[in-house]
This record gives sequence, C-alpha cells and structure tokens, in this order.
Amino acid sequence: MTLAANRGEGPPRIEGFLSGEILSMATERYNPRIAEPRWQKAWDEAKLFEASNDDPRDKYYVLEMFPYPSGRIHIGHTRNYTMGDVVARYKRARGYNVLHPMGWDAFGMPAENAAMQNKVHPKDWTYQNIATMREQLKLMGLSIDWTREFATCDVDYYHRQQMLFVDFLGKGLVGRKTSKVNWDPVDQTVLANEQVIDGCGWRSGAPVEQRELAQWFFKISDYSQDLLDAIDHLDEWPDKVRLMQRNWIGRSEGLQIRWRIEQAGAPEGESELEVYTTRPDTLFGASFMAIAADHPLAKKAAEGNPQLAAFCDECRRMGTSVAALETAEKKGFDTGIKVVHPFDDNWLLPVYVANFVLMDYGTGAIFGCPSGDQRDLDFANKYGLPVVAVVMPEDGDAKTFQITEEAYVDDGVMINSRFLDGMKPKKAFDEVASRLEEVDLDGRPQAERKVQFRLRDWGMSRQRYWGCPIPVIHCASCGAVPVPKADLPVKLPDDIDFEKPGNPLDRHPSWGDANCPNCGAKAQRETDTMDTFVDSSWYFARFTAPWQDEPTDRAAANDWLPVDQYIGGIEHAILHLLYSRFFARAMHKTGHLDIDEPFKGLFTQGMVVHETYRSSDGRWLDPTEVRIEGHDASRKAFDRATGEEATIGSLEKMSKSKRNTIGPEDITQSYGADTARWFMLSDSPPERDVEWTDKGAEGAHRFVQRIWRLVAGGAEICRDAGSASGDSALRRAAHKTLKAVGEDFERLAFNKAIARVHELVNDIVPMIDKAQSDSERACACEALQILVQLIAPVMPHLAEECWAELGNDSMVAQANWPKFDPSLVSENEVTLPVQINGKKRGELTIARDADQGAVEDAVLELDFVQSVLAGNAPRKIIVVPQRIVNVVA
RNA sequence: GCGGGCGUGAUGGAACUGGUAGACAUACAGGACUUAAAAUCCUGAGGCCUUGUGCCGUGCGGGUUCGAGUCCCGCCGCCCGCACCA
Repeated sequence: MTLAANRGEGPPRIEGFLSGEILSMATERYNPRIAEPRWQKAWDEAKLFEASNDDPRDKYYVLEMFPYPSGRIHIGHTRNYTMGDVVARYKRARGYNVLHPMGWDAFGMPAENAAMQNKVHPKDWTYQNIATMREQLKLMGLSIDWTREFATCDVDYYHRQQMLFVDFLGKGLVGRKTSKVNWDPVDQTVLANEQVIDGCGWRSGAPVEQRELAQWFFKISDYSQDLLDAIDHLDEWPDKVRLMQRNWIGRSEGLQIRWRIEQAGAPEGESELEVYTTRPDTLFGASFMAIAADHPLAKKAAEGNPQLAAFCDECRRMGTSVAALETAEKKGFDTGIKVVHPFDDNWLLPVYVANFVLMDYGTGAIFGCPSGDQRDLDFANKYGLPVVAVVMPEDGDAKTFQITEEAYVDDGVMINSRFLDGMKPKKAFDEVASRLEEVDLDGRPQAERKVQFRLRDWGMSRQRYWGCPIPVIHCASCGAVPVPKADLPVKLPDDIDFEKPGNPLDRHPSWGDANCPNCGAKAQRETDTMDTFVDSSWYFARFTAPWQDEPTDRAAANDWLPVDQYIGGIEHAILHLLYSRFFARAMHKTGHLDIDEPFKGLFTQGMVVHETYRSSDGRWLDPTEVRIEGHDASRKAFDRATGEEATIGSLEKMSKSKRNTIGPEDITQSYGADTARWFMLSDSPPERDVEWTDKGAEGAHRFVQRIWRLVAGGAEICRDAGSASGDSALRRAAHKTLKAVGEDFERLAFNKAIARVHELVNDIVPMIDKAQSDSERACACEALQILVQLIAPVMPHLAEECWAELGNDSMVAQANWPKFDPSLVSENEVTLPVQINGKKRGELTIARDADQGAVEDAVLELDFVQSVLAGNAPRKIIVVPQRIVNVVA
C-alpha cells in the first residue's frame, strides 16, 4: 500500500470504528482498544518501568502527588499523571535510571463518612476504591513502577510512621501542649480551621466551640528561619509558591517592650505588660494599649469586673467565626489599668481589651499608634483617644500636619517625637531600640529586638478512627510514654462501630487498655490518630525502599532524593509542601535521611475544567445528558430527556456536585488513552487550566489516525531503506523538530512540543509522498523514525505500534532518544526582515555568517530601500545578527 | 486592606533575554472525492479602505527606544493567595 492509496484514492474505508463493530477488521485505522492493552502487557512483561536501586546510571526521580482513593480516577488526575509520565518516559530515553512510583493517600474522613452512611468498613471501602482506581490508572498506560506501590493505610506503612514519631519524640521534634481548638459538639471532634464554615462545623452544621485541649504538635516553628532561608535555593519551584510559603512563614523584625503597669488600679501581682511591635519608631504616637481577651492580664482584670468578663466572653465567641472577622466592628473595653510610657514616667496610657488583638501572635498585646495605623485610628476615634501624628511626608509641614480620618503609613520623617524628630522612621526604630536596650527594668533590659514568625506549630492530633494511631501510652505516674519500637505497630482495631458520633477508638471496649511501658502500671492508650498530612509528608522517601524494615533505607533514600520533578496541584502550595519540607529536616535530624529539601523541582499543573449545564428546573446535568447544537454565540444545549433547552454555565473544575465530570474510561473506550493524553497536553500550557471538549478530543484522535496513516503508508518506504545521510529538506525538518521538542520536554512545555510535532507532520507529508530515490527514501524513513520517537513519551501505545510497523525489533520504550545533527539544524543562509524606520518593508536573504558591513551593503542594494532613501545616505542601520535589519532614513 | 498574576483573532494559545504579532490547534467557509453523509485531501481567513511599496491592530492612556505584546508610569477589568499579624 502506498501513501497515496491511503488518502482517499484507494481501498475500502473502515467505518463504525468508534461503535466497535469492526474490531477485527481494523487493519486500516489504528485501533487503540486492541493496541493499548497489548503494549501495556508487553511493557509489564519486560519489566521496563521497574527501577533498580543498584543501577550505575544517573538517577531521575519523577513523582506526581499521589491520589486520595475517593472512588474513581477523574480526568484531572490523568492530566497530572500524564505530565509526569511524559517526563519519566523522556528521561528514560535520555538514559536516566528513572523512579516513577505510585501510591495512595489512603487515610481520611471520607472513609469514615462512608462507614457511617453506608455501613461499609473504612478499610474495605478504601481498598475497594484503590482496586478500582488502580485499574483505571493502568488504562492510561503510565510507565509506573508498580512493584513499589503502597497505601498509607497499609500497616507496613503506618508502622514505620509510628517509628518516625517515636524518633521525633526522642529528639523533641514533637510534643504535647494545650491549645485552643475548634470543637464540633455534634461530631465530637476537633476541626481544622478550613473545616469551620461560618462558625459552624462543615459536616454537622453545629456552631463550633473553642476548647482547650491537649494536642500533639510537630515543632515546625523551630525551623521557621531555616524553612524561610532555604526557599531562596528552591530555584526550580514556581515563584508563586515560594512567595506563598514566605508569606505563610511570615517573618517580621521588631522590638519586644516591657511597659510598667501603674500600681494604682493594677491587679495584684501584675507589674508589667509586654508588647511586640514592628514600629517602635512610632512610640511617641502611642495613645492606648490593647490586649487580647485571653491575655492573662485581661483574665485577671475580669475577675473583679463582670462587665469586662462579659465583654471577654463576647470576644471569644466571635473568634471562632472567620467570616465575622471581616465585618466585625472594632470594639474595646477599658480595663481601668494604666501603663507608663517607656520614655516618660508622667505619661500614662489606658489598657483596653480589644476584640481585634490575637492571643497567639506576638505577646497578645499591642500599643496603639492611631496616626500610623488605620485600625488604631478608627479605634481611637471611637473611644475619644488622642491622635498625634509622628510621621509625615518628606515635604510636609510639621506645624500643620495632622491626622484625622486617614492614617499615614508611608515612609517619611519623624515629628512630635522628641529626640526622634527629623529622623527617618528606620533610623528612629534603631534609636528607640538601642536606648531601651540600655534601660534596666527589674534587672533586665526594658526592650529586646525580636524576630516573630506567623508560622504556628502543627497540631496533628485528630479524634478519628481512620488514621495512623499515635503510638503513646498515658500513664498516671510517668505521663505520656512512647510505645517501645519492639511493640510497634500499634494496629487499628477492625471491630469498630460507627453508630455514634465522635471518635470510635475512644469508646472501643478494650483497645485503649494498656500497661505503661515504663512502670508497668495500668495505663491508657492514646486514642487520637495523626492528621493525614503526616502520611503524605514522607511517602516520597518511602518509595525509595518500600520493603525496608526501618522507615527508610538511608543509602537508597540519599541516592534517589531529592525528587527531581514533583508535579501536583497549586492547592498544596502551603500545607503539604511545607510539612514535607519540615519532615525531611526532622528525618535528617533523626538519622533517616541526609537531605533537608525533598523536592528539587516543583511544577504546579492546572486543572481540567468543563462546561456546566443546568436544566430548566435548575438541576445540574451531566454532559452525557445534554445535546449541543450550533456553535459559538448560537450554541445551545438541550436536555436529552425532556428536550427542553438547558442553560450552558461557566467552566468549572470537574466536580460531582456540578455533574460536569468526564471519566477516563469513557475516553479510553471511545478514543484510547493516547488521544486523551495528547489532548490534555495540547493547546493549554500545563500550568493553566485546560477545558475538556469533545471537539478537542476528536481533533486529537484525528491526529492519532493521521500519524498512523503516515507511518503505516511510509513503512513500505522504510523496508529496504539505507541509513540517511547528507542534507535534505526532510532531514532538516526532522532534526530541527527533534532539537526543539527535546528542549520543550526539558522545560515541561508540552503544548509547544505538540505544536512542533504538528508542524513537522504538515511539512513532511508531501515530501514523504514524493520520496523516490534510495537516498530520498532513506531520509523519509529517518524522519518517520524520529517522528515516532518524538511522540512516544506522550502517545506511547501508538508509538510502539508505529515503531514495530517501521520494522524495529525492540520497543520504542527501550530506545535511546535520537541525537540531532547540528549541521542540519543551522542554515547557511538566513532571511532577515528588513525594516525602514521600525516597520517591516521587505526581506533580505544573506549568508548566515555575513558581517555587519556585508549586511549593510546588501540592504542598501534593495530596491525598496533605495526608493525610500531617494539617494540620501541612511541616518543609521541597525543590524541584529541573524534576526533583523532596521534602516533609519 | 496587603501581596502576586493575567488581559493577544470566533476559541485555546504561539512569539526564549525588546527584533517579521497571530505559529500550532479548534471552530468556520469554499473546493475535490462520494448517489449522499462521514472520513480524507486541497484552499481561505485579524480589521479597515482609497487594493497600496497603504493604514490600523496585543484591555485603555501616556512614556523610553531605531524598534514595545514584551520595559517604565497611570488607569480599567478578571483571577489567585493571605487577611484584625501589632
């Protein structure tokens, strides 16, 4: 068969391919439903994707954020895994020893919800979901080393996590402290801040209470400075994520100042109030102090003051509702207590309890400088407190400059500030700091420079069943004692009941019974389990040796880590990535690793979105329930069931609630995995959202078939072709594309790589058609081989099919990435655009290495240049070598 | 409020450090093949007019430059993150 025969002049065309009527006849069209399983089996049998820990080649570790086994893989997952797979396959072809594993982030609430709603055991529910999703994933043809697969709910995994916990405890990296938590009184559990919506539990809808509870904390704040500094070196991370982490850690430099409390009216035993400020320069603009409702001083003052106590209660209640904070009025209550200004014994300032002061930042107390802070100004105006301007613009007039409604927050010059007058605020800051450091107050300096962080310790106790048990035993005399490593794992009990809300482990008849490992006395097992973020904070390290008895095989972990390319959603920019960075440090300190940063390269991919549809009565409609007519502005959707017109809604992340999901098996059934993979990487840059459209998928599938026709037709040409040599347009096209696509894959610019492959195919089809002589056919054959290798990372099944068709004995998945010939990539002649006064007026073709003078001479010979110049000499000629020429007339 | 990003044909998007704006794809239109449709192949296409070696054109208004989608200043719009952080 010739290529021409394949373009409509020839043999019978096969129809009904998509409806599956002619599976057995599909010799002409490429049939992914036959080819894909066949090649997946071949890869499996050849164990091509199993990574060895003793491979001398350079390593490359590519990892996509592992999924939560919710029940089904959705298309967003497959985009993520396709990107990782392209990188894995490309790097393998480049000769790296590639680790590309997969696992399951398998603990968490949904399994318990399913247990409560459907009477399924969380374990059964989870493992069934994993089985389903593994099958779905395998349909995508991902080059994953499945021998390393694990789920975080496997006893083998959480056993090692408990070992890590015990080691962390030994090094003081985890501890227990009492803190305020969001408590859901109906579900009887702690809720994370994100799980509190409008002050109510996200599941129960009950108003959330603040409770003081003893919790386990990872001491991530010990690493605040280190985690911040190291961000500078994460140069293969998106700037956005680095910035988000910097802001989250939130370093600020300031002064901690102790203010003497005026003894008249002070609660007994209270002699000073400590305040943290980043603006000590504004100290002479201070007009009040404000403390949090939970501040010890407030509590003491409230003891003898019922009205104040009531106000503090009100503040506490409000503290739970994030939404209320935005609109809440700034309120205060004068405690009657006064403090003395650090630089003036006769200057007394009132102490208020204020609803906007947070107990867990700084010292829970501030001084208010109304002229320099809008919130303080509003507060001062409300309670009739003085407003003294202390900073004014450089060009202001100190005599007339006043603040009334709007605070002045910019840089400027100090006024009304005694010895600071005339200084810049920065200098005033230092001046105040160094003076107060010298003042002795009860044997200590009155002020100290201090760095504050916004980052809080990571509270990881959860009152849940389906999580990793915290391996601790509470003994009346010995306190919280870790379970000895020999006694690990602390296994979750299987006999568990979900009839009542709350933590099922708490009411299990015997699970909590234990003896103290220290003294042997009867003791109580910890019933809290770990936050599921713990599970995902070190799984990447476990993948390097999942069979190991210890949490890691240190040598293997050090070899493989850091992950060279990590790929996942931007929604994990803070928590997961920050926790993992902390865990690497903690594992380093406890001897499980020798590195601090787990992820060298990070890529955050966009989502797959889809239109939403709503029926006339407002129900969400699934895409399969909708018929689309027309296009562009006149596009309309109709409800298939009723025939009524449906509303086409906005593009949304695919979600069950909006019913706009597309399942991967729908796609692999109709078009095959390669089409889905190709489509998801086409057009949209990988960091941006991509819209799933049927038309787009069809387009991708047409290209699959186009490649197949091209290769199947060209295979004849290849049969007895020699090796390509010399120079030809065909070779040039192929080698240029080879170079460019390699560069694109390195940069994860999949959409550009795909555009170039399209271009190559458009270019070479007519040339291959015309190839007659032996040397032409050799060039054509080489171009086809290169083309197949270029598409192999993205469309691996089609590529294998084509590779075999071209007469290769081995698989393309085993082939080395071809090398481009540099002499074919650069041209001897270049065509330069010629501008006159910055507008393009023509072109000039000239030797590539022509020097400035030669180009200038040639340009002046051009007709259109001469006619513009009309015999005059040009004012200037700008030659940018190999780019452009601009004649300034 | 603070911080960051984005704005290019009908649509998704190209254009690497300032150097031919609109690659590639989707949708569309015309043609070939077909009894017909699908598939395939070919062709066309930013806008405007006075059809030229023309003018305008990358959200809007200015600026820098021989030259600006790209850099600077000021607006407008959209998106994301943080949010009483002292």
